[in-house]
Amino acid sequence: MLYVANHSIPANEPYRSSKMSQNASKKAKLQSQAFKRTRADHQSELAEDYVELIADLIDEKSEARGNDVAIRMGVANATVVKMLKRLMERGLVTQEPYREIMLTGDGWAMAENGRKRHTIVENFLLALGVSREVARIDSEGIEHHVSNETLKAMAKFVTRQN
Amino acid sequence: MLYVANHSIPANEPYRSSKMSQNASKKAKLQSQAFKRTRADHQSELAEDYVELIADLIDEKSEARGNDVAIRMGVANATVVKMLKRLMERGLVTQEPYREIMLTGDGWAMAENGRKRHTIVENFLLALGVSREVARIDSEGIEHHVSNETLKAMAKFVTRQN
DNA sequence: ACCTTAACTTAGCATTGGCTAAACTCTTGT
DNA sequence: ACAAGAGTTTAGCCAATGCTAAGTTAAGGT
Repeated sequence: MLYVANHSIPANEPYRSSKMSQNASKKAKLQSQAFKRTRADHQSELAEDYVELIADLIDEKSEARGNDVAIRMGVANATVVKMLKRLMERGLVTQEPYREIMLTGDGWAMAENGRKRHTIVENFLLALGVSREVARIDSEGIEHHVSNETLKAMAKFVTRQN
Repeated sequence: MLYVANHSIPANEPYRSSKMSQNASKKAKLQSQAFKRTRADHQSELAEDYVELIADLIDEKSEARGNDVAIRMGVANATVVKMLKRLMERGLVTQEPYREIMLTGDGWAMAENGRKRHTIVENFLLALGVSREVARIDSEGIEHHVSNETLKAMAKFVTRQN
């Protein structure tokens, strides 16, 4: 359910108050666009983190249990249950009550994508000279806000470094 | 009101189930730490964006009105009002009903800090070869998830480039 | 086989950050 | 001077993401 503010300035109309220069209006439009992107990112971000983590657990331990997810996410068990319901609605995971969590095809695709991005960002930070510890933490936060173009630039940089 | 999950693994106790290797436990701890950081970042993030924007408006137009904030944030007027209340509680802004928005000392400090970070990240992306358009958008999202260490590395990179 | 315990679920609550609609205030133009 | 319109606020709604407490299920050790 995406809320869309009715403040977006129509592309065709001037929508310019007597006080507002055209430049200012343009600036407002561009900026609101960036903020909207950030808000939208936040919506998918958490889902991606959960899905990626579940994939990791399956690979590591051959199955993902809610409890492990809770511990790794640093979150209560009940929170995981609730989140899993939302992920099921989105068709990313499946789970029978009291059973292990499995990923759908879409889930695996999302996890793969996330892993790729994550790896690139983390390696990039390392190549930039950031410490292992900080690269790990920062990449987690940055990962979701990096466009494909920036990601490509980061990958290129890492390659050049070697 | 900060929720703290009761899952955090105490630093001193082993807290290791029979199945869980020490390595796995360590990994879980490190990872949950990163996710917690990201969640914590999100709490301050929006406040910072609003405060920074208000500072920009004051500098540009000599005063910041709620309506301008709404347009630039891409958000409804009512949302701004609600947010301003929270910012007032946090001692970042002041406002009399129906009057312009002003920043407190703390507010200005936060805005200044945000601007610095923002500038560094955006210039860094440009130096990395990312297009103007994308640098503008991505820096908005990345800005809040960059530690001081990474920020320093970015600044250094920009300098080296010139 | 069963009993304990760890894992899981349900229920109910809080906070944040959005929204619309309707009411109110301020400013500006005639 | 005041009416209209722009800007602001209030009220009430919703969804997401967290929590605790209490109940339920499943699994492992004796």
